[in-house]
Amino acid sequence: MNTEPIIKYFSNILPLEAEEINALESVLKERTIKRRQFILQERDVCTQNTFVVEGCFRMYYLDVQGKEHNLQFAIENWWIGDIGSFHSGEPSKLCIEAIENSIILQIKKEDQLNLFIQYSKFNRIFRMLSENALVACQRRVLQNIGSTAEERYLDFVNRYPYFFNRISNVQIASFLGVTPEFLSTIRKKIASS
Amino acid sequence: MNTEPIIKYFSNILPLEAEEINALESVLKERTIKRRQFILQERDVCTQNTFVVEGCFRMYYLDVQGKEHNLQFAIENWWIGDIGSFHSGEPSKLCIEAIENSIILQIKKEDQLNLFIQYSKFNRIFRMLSENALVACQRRVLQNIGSTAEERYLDFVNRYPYFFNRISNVQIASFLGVTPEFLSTIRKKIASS
DNA sequence: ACAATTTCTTAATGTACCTTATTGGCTAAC
DNA sequence: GTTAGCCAATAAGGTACATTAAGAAATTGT
Repeated sequence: MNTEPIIKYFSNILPLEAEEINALESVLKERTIKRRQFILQERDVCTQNTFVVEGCFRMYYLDVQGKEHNLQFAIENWWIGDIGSFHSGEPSKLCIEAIENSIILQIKKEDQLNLFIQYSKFNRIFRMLSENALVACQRRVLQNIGSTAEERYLDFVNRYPYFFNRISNVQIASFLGVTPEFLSTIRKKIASS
Repeated sequence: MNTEPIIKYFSNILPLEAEEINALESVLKERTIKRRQFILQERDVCTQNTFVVEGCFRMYYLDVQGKEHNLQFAIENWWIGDIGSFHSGEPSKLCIEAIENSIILQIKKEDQLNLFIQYSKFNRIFRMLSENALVACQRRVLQNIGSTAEERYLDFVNRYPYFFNRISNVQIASFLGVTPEFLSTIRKKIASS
């Protein structure tokens, strides 16, 4: 099991003691996930927090009309999971699907809570992570209510160039909240200017 | 200084020891804020976290065209602040304005960090708070990319009936990401059905 | 109590974005 | 090598929402 990426990831936020590293490693489980495989299905409870070591995922909401709306992507060194279901224990309304063949590290809710209680550093780290995620989410809300699709696309390309090269336009369109057709006309307009 | 609401608020999440209550009270500052007064202006750094004891606020982004976009409202027992600026120490791009005459309790960044270090319970509480805020923010993103303005308005009214009665339609429209004129036609359509 | 603002509404016109349908290129399956 | 399926691109007609302007109603400050 290759835990180096996640230890490096945490250490960059707050340096870890050897004991904390051991405690962390003892609760991580490595899994190999193939393209198009799901690690969370609608109506299942999200009981694991997932760290992406290699590969790419998308988390989406399937609406009543059967349309998918991408809430989040995750590549190397990103976390992914339905936090709401994770904490409430209620069935998730989201799906998480691998876009590429991937390797992940997972930690169970119970183990994570124990980590928080025994080593408050993990509590601090995860507080900072969710605060950062909240800031990013708020920026996205402001973009959705205040910017055009073209502006959102340009910002997406600038902000996440590494996504841009790995994720199909269909998925990007779903993330931005437009149809693939309209994204296509946006791209054409940008290219010709 | 009336600290009862905030102590009750925390105790509902996790019971507090007398020592923790004392530590908390020692860093809180009460302020009276009049309607239309700002507790955060664009380009200022957000150095305080604000708990609303009484009254109502809105936090909004002022775009380059001079349009305001409401990111959040806050009434009794809500927190409000620009978390991004609070943590990065960089100037905020947001404004926080009182919609009603209000009473607030504020805590400085430094004091809050000390609380987190000395009493990990506060760290746990604030982690939970920001996780909950993140879940709500994600739901809002999904609504923005997947629902019509009418659906968003109906959900808003159901989810926040206490906002609905206190906040003008101009402000609600800005929160939903539509013009007041269009919100008016939505309301008319709903009323006549 | 009055004037000044702000708020809500209506309506005409314009634009951003959706829907549906068609095409061709690419990849994977047999 | 053919067949299917996925993805990108394009076009036409339709809908959701914005803009502008104007007037009525409600709140607010003094």
